[in-house]
Amino acid sequence: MSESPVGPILQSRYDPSGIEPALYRRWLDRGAFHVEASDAEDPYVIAIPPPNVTAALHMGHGLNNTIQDVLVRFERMRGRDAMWIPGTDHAGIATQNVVERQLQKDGLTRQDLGREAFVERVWEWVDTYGNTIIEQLKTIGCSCDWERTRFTLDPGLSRAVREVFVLLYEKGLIYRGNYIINWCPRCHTALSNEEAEHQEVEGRLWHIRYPLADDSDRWITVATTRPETMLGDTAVAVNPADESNADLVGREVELPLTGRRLPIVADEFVDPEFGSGFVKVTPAHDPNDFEIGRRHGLTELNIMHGDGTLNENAPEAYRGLDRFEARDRIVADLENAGLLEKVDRHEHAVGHCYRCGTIVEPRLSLQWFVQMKPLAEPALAAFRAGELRFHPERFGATYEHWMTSVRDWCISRQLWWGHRIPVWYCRDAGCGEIAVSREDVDSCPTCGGQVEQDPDVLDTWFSSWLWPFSTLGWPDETEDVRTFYPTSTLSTAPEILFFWVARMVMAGIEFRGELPFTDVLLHGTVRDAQGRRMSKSLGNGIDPLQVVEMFGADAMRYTLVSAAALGTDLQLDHEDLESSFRVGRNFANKIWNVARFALGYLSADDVARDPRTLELELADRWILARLSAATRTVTDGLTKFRLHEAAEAAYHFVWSEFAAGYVELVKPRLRGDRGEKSRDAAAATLATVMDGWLRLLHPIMPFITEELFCHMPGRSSEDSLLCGPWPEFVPDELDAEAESAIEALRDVVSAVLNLRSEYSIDPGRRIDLVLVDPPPALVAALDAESEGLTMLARLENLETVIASPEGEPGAHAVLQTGGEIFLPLRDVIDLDREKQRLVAELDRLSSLLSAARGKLENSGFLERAPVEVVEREREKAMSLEQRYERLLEKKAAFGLD
RNA sequence: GGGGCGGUAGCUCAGCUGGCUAGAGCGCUGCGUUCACAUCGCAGAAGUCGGGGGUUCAAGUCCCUCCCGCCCCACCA
Repeated sequence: MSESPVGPILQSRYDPSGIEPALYRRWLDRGAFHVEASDAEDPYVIAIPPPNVTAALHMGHGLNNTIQDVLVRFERMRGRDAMWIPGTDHAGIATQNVVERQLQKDGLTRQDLGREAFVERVWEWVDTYGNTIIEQLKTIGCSCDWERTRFTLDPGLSRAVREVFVLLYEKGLIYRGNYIINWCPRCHTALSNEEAEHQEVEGRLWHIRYPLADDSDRWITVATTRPETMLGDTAVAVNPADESNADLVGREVELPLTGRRLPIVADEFVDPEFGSGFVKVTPAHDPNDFEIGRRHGLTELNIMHGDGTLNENAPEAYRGLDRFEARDRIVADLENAGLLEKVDRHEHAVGHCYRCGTIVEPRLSLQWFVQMKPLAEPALAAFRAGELRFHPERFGATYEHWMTSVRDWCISRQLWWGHRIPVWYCRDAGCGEIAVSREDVDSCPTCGGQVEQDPDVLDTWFSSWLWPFSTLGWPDETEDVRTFYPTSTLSTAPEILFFWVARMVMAGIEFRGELPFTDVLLHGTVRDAQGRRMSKSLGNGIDPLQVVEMFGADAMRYTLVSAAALGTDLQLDHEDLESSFRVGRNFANKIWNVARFALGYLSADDVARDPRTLELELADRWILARLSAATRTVTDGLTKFRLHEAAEAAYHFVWSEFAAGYVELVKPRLRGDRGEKSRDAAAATLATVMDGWLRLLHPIMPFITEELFCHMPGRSSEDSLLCGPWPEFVPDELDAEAESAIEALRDVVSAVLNLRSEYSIDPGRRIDLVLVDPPPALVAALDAESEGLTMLARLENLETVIASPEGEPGAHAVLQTGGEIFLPLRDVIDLDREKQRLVAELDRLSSLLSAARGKLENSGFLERAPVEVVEREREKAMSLEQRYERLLEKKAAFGLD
């Protein structure tokens, strides 16, 4: 595509809609985001948290990816080889669910299609819709290295998954066994502990009588929150220290509704103080009971099908009933039999499937597990050694807690969409070989007989935890892996700290011997105006694409970054996008217009010249110094992941100091009112400072800054600030003299405008100003900028005197930066009004003054506070005192006592 | 049950290691449009920094305690 010449920028309203897509295309055409390993000397790498392939961009993505883009662009401008690797996650359950729902519309199930056809169908879906979110990321400006886009089910990543499975198996860290796992009866699969979300639920505690087998007049009472599981009871337990019930141990009860006999066993687990002191033991449906069962060699009786209906192990009357129907039926039957002693209300936390919200069923099941302790130990050690840093820091504690109490990870899923478990079983029961292999296995390696692959797939996170290196070609020792691993920063939402972040650390250390990243940035949650999480079901989400369309990507990015202070949530109003994103939109418009103004006065020479080689005036020195200060603040903020501070500093500099301050001051000079030399200095300064803040803002607002950068005379669309350089902070460029002079000048302007407003002086009217006893900084400013003052304060005459004119009616103000101003306005000054003003101001000063004096009279303060602090306090007191005295004189002089 | 976070202007929030007269944006009030921008400008009002106690020369900031929200983790049935 041909580079279009840069056109004029005429419109006073910034319209990003044409600019942003064109620029993005230009960047892509230049391959500006691609980094070759061979060229990367100082890589800065971010691996994107791969969004689910089913996902459409929401504000959470908008925020997270803006943050990453800001960091990547910043480091790219700083001269590093910044590489941001993008991609998507196959999201086992979520994606399978989407396609199953689609089938459902045609009245079909995945079983109707069969495994192979179903998986093919999912691939079709992925091929059609899977790129959606990738394209959306481009719209918001993400500078990912798209040539490296990966998918967790790509052949390469699949190979990594297999490699890891085999390695862990060979190391004895992967095992298969029958344990209680969290089962989702809707998704028909096992879940990990992390995938079961616990929510407080108001439930019931049913107290049920189990009669003694040999004495039906006696019974013991057990309490349960899940009465239907009684059908799977195989014992009743009591605490061995519970003396009142000691005689019962070894005897039997008859399980109601079934007639089965259950032994009474003694087990430490039972808390004699809770409930009745007896626990029904259901080893196949409760983790504690499972443990008790193993200790006592109890039968493990699974009473449910995968869909949560009761199976053949339940009495006939209940078979086929859903677990909750069965619960109601059983409770009713117990009541009829007179065995229901009482029902209490009971608050408890119940696990829900993180994908579909169904109540999870703890269920005995044959699954594959990863033993986590050996992986967690080095991951914990690395954190404790300070090699892994969280921002905000507090998440370190959360990480530490999880790592120390981590349980084994159930990795098999009874799904069809995902990485197939690389395990083959020999069909010959006599042989019993289990082959775990990197390559597909066709026949039994031991007996040569037929084999069958494990039907299950792996937890999605079993591929995600390898993301920082599987995306780079591992297990091959590629140049990419060597160059780009470890990555630098990981930015993500706190929700997936355990799912993903913690596991990536473990995998990184285990398989690459090195942490996958050094800094983890956990951003806040995007909420609506009422503070609720944004969610599909509440319909309170905001579509980032709509925001981009309405206000532009830059406006959205600026708004998000400035609203997201480190570690805090941010609120946006989905019903009023205009008010939510106004800040960013207005800022973009301000940038556009101040640039439009500047460009109207600049020539290519101005842009090319270094202002420091010219005869600079005070205002020029001032704004250059302020740019340096802003450079320091912005750089600091970005370096410390305090993005909102960087955003705010840049905003303030551009708006208040550059546009409202400098530009207003130099307008006459730019028009040539003070001669060629002065104009040149102003123009060169204007260009340099503008160039500087365009750079400072580029990571946050890449489009508008690039556009304006290319519009600067002497530049074209061939130019770009993508690769910097980033402005460097040079302490010598600060200029205390110029800064205090201009500050004094701005103080005068404010004070005059204040009085004008107080006395409702017609804005068009030019008035006289008398400056009384101006301090040196102000004198310096007046030498250079008296015209500026005259213009900004809208003055007729400006007079400087040593002593205040006596007896003349007018308005007074004492300046904070020293000196006083006097407006001789006999026609509008009302003596009473003036008196009120003076008295109010005197009051204010007097209380400040006595506070300062109080400190200085305090010997403890003088002795213990650092010298600078005391000195500062002294200066403050002196200045307050002077101002106070001056005001008092005014009051006296006017007979205003 | 364990751990964490938050309570600062009407609203949303900054205020990092204690130290200038506690800030910003929005909103509000008043005034203002030839001359980059009304998606603008100027000026202004508005805060017992959740309550109480303590440490300190000095506390929004550190400690204790209480109150009010929120979040995470947890196998007491």
